[in-house]
Amino acid sequence: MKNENNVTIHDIAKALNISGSTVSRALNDNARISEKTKKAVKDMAKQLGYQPNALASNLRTSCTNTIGVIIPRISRYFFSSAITGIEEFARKKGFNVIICQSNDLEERESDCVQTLFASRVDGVISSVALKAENYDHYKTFTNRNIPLVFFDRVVDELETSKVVVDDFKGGFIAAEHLISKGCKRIAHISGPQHLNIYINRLQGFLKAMRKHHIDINEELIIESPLTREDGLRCAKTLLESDNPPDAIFAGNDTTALSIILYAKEKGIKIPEEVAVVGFSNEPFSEYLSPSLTTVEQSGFDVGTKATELLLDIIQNKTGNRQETIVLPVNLIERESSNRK
Amino acid sequence: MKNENNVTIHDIAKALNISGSTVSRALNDNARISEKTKKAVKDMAKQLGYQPNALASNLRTSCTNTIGVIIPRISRYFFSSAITGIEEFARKKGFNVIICQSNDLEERESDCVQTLFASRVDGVISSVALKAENYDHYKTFTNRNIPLVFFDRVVDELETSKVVVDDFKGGFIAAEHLISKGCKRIAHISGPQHLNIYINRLQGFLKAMRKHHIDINEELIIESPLTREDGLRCAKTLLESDNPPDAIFAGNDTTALSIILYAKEKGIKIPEEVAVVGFSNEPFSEYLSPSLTTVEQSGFDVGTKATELLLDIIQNKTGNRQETIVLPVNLIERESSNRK
DNA sequence: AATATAAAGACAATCGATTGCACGATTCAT
DNA sequence: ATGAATCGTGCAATCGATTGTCTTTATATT
Repeated sequence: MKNENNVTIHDIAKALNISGSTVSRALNDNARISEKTKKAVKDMAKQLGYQPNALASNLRTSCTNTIGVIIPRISRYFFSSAITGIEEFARKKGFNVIICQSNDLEERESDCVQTLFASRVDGVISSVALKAENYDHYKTFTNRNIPLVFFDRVVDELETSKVVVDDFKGGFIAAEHLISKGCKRIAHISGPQHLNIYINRLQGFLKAMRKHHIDINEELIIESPLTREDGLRCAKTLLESDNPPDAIFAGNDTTALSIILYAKEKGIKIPEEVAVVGFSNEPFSEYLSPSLTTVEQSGFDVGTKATELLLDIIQNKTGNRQETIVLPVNLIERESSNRK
Repeated sequence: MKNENNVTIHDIAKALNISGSTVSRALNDNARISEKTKKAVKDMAKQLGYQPNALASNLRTSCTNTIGVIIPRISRYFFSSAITGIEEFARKKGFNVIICQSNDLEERESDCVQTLFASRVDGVISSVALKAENYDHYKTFTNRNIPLVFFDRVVDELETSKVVVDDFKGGFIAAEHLISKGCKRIAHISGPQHLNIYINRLQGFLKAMRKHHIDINEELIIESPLTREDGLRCAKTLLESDNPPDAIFAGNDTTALSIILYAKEKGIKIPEEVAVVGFSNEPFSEYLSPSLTTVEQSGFDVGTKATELLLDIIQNKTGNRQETIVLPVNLIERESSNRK
């Protein structure tokens, strides 16, 4: 029963008394081979239980039909859904996916690049590490013309194609929503300003404020790494000040979570005393109490789109396109901002 | 600047005026090569920017240094942490990881097997799909002597090594905890009974009940696919009966979540009227209100252990070991069961 | 000094599929 | 009917690293 896996094209060739090259061409539907021969070859392949040896093919063609993915951490819902999108699309097109996690560390990200390069992936999809400030390691790919597509966390410095959600609009609708609820002193906890997504969320926020002629108080706009811990620090800073805000738009749901937990602990009422809006629609946001109003972004769609773009570049050799695709976001209204 | 990637061992050989085989052996630290030559080769390799071509090596050795992983869905926290453990360990040992999702569907699982087989992975780690009832597709691996390790969702039918958490003990301590809180009518929502984990959780539960001489009421033990939707059905069945339970031990956190949401909606007080315990310690369980008492299982540890086992089998050719490793669980007490 | 032995490295085949080029056979045009 | 064009297929090199076997050189033994 076992060890049947040594069937090669030459076994098929021998069985049919033709040459290996003809078998290879027949299996690849090469136009130079007659239909009759093709059929004979394919039938025999099936009969012998032939399984093509991807390794040999890869070596010869130097294509691995594999794409690499670099993400900060797989356990964040947004990223795991992106992976799902990437995987599904790639697999449908006959590509494998190798995933590496940077853990938001520059050094690890650099390792990921090396690993993927050594695996000779045909292309790479990446979302940069929060703590990376230098992106030279990505040159390993660009120097060798290995297509690269970034998603979500992108940086202008890297001149490649990108897929992002409409963070500007997300910031805008979040702020406008709070304004419509009658909030006047609206704070924003923004993320690292070397990443476009946080710049854009902030700019969208500011635009809404200006549109509605709300004073922009610099003290109410703070920058944070947006971790669970730092969220507590921000919550404390904002909520214990002499003149606390009546609304907070957090740069992500994790930070919004920290605020809600802190407010609960201190007996500050949400949304009555302070309304809260997050960003991402992480699964937990629905189950919090109060449940969290947030800006939904589909990781699945972003992943799918990024893969579509990447495979197009790989297959059509479109070269370095530098296209930027922006996907829609929408506001999910829940209890944390629901005041009359 | 580009196209420097065509440095092969033969270029190194030529530069040093030695043969390719010597270069190959030197780079692999073969004992037949003198230290002096080794050093010269390695220095020259660095100088020329040599990057080994894994494809060629793979073809010759028919080892890909890649392991495959089949999981139901990456977006569930338990599985994404398992992946993190797998990845981390594998990478440290120089292995790549290819991930496939079965979406809990038998057909998809079968596809995953084919994909991984075609990728010629050196070994596979899997957690079976909930809706799979036939496991013949796994024979693709066992027939070809490709090592296979299962984790978490394992089935007796498959005779391979396995890594699981102590589900029996988990069921036991969950039940005993509820008993210690004075609960008398304790219900259990169990999962599909063809999977060991659910059988074991149930058996642990029963053992605790017997130990403390609590009547086991068959009506209070129900089987469920443990989805969000079916959780609502179970909640309704149990909580709207004439004689509702005063505690529910849910087979997973998702189902516990459904119960909490249902109870909230109906104004049933948790834990006063009904105490709830879940299983897994999904991240959201901490943020629910009331926060959820649950049995913690470390996906990371399970993944790490499974990988350790698999790589050991791959590297030491230990053959089909059929070892089963059981990792500890522990109870995390929170509000949902906290009654006096 | 002559032979035995070990050490260091070279040669060439190999893994399995792909592909440029060559070749024979058939068809077509004139 | 003859040369040209077309079609179908085979030959052999190739991708780059690995490895069994052979050869050369150095060292040891008596």
